[in-house]
Amino acid sequence: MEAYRAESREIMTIVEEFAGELIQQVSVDEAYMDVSAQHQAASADESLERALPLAREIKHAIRERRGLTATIGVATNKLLAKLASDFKKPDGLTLVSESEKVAFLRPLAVRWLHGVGKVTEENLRGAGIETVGDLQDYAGDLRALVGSWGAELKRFAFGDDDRALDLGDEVKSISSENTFLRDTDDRPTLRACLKEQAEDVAKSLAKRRLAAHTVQVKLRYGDFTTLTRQISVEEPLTEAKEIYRLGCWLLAKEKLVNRPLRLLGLGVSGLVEGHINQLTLPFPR
DNA sequence: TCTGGGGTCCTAGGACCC
DNA sequence: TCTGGGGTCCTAGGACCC
Repeated sequence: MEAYRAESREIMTIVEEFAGELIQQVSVDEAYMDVSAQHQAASADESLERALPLAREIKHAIRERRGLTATIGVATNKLLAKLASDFKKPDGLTLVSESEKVAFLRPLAVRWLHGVGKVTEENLRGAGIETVGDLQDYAGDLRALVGSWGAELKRFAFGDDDRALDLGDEVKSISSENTFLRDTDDRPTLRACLKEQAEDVAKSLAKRRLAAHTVQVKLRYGDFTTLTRQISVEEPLTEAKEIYRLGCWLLAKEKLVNRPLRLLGLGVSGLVEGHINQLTLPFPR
């Protein structure tokens, strides 16, 4: 995994060289870049056309310097750019123009849209909606099918997406989990596991100079039943020791380890800027 | 498909307060 | 002592993404 991350950094450096600062890295192998400022033209479609040479240069540079292929989608927003890049996968370069976006989307299955997973796909199918075109034509209220997300989903269906680039790398939670080779309720094993996870989490917090108000444990039993328990504390935590202790407490409180576990996880959220272990005032004499 | 790991966001229910 | 109604916070679970 570390090798992947290292390669990822190399490639992102190349991308930055060409695209500038406005880059949102989504995962090890995916990023959005906003190059609209460098390619302004009279119409949106013209601007997109102007960005094509840059996309080719980036692909070329990655191949030359890293020996890898890259797939790029060019469009006016994140939703369409992602769809465009998914459209032709190894070594692709696809442009979805503003004038053709609605027609481009029509034949696609709803599952292609960002945010539509298995459950939402089924819900939509129940209302006779299978393709993005069906979604465009649907006259009913989507909120009945997908809740508060209805309005945004409708906009997605027409290729409209105003989600901004998320440039900050602020995280909301940090966690670590392990699936056991064999389900276990052996206390020493579980304690050792939790302890290691607490150290991972604390290390990750320290790296980002963060502290956490909330500790959460996650358990999965042999039948895949999964549950979580969390506790919030007033004084933000940074130490592995404290995170471990609260994790143990959460497990013990309801005697959750009443049968063998398949998975055990430990995480923190409610993150705030970490304070560097300050001394408590007044100083003792 | 008998299911890995690390995340984000949304929803619903309950506790608590006024 | 029981009762309303509304707001906020916390917790737990689930859908989804990469």
